[in-house]
Amino acid sequence: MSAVKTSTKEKIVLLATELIETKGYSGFSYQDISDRLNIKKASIHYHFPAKEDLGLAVFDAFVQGIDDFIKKLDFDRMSPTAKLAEYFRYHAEATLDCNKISCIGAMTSEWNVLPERLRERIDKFNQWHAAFIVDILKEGVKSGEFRPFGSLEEQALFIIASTKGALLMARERKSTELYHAVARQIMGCLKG
Amino acid sequence: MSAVKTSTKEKIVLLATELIETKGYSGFSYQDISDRLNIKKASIHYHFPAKEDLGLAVFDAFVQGIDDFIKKLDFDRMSPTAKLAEYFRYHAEATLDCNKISCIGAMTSEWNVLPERLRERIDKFNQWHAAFIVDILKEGVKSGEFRPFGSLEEQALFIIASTKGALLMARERKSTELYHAVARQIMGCLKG
DNA sequence: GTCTATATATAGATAGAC
DNA sequence: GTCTATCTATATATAGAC
Repeated sequence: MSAVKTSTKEKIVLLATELIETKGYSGFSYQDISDRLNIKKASIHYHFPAKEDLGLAVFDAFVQGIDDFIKKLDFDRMSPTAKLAEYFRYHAEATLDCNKISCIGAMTSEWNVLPERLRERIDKFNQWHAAFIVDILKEGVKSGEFRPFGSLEEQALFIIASTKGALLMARERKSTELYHAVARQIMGCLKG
Repeated sequence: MSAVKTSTKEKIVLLATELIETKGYSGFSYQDISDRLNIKKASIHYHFPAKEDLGLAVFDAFVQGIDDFIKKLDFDRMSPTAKLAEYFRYHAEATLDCNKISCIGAMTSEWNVLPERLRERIDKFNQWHAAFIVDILKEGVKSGEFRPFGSLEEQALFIIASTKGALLMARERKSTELYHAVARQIMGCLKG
């Protein structure tokens, strides 16, 4: 872990991510960032000319973060149950301060007002996301850890939907526990 | 069914509901309404001085709509399974044009940027909502129709979360079928 | 790369005529 | 109850100095 300085550009993306996860894409402004980083709005526009550019950078960093998370875990050697547990643990981080939902959940919530390029990238991610869960389920059914119900594709969408909804409700109720309760329920359904 | 004229005030609430369910509370403006109803912004302010007032009216109408829906069904005589099926059918209406989520889901998605009075009312509704589902579950477990897993309170939150997430994803994917698939999954979990 | 200054559009809201 | 006109605040964005 080398002591790498965080550039202004990186700081902007990190803060914008937090703002999107708390207030939403249309809910945050360059002024919010300007205030908290003590830089002027024009400086943000230097790094990200349009808000859309910043939105895309935030989303790309989010996807990269997931990639890193998976790589760090030595995912391939884990059991399907352990993989799903990590999936839930990953999302749990958003609920720690009871003020955030996931980046993808926030953006999905604002679907109809998002710039087209952002929607395209979200669509692409969602395809990957569903396939990722289907793979885990396939493996788990094969090993006898999971009980299949309906198609695995449907089951995957169900898990993703429940997780998104749980994050929304946990933020609203200011309850990390609510999120964990729902995660337990999902796991319970899979285990039959 | 008498031919009752829809007042301007009612038209505003109906359209605002649709706008919130498609674009979100912060995503819609008085101008949107002005354009589509061919009235001036000032006229909307006459009926609803502040946007918050309109938001509250929309939410109250939403709650009233649920009340009417339940009353119309003769809910008390229905089986727990039928009650839940109606619950899913009620939410399915939002997905028909693949462009909406529920009013409560939309508002929950924007939790941190909502006016305080609206949040209070949402909180109150959510308490009722969870208790409503718990009652159905209790009855279903008693009759042997449902399989309990964890506490009934947790199971209720799980159903609510899944439904909210399913609506979000159905809007994004423009797929009514996605919503129904998730609803089937939930029912499958309950039936064991 | 950051600043000051400014442009332009839109949002929420009010005053007062009709 | 609806209109015209106007106000104020804020949002996104650009020009050009340092």
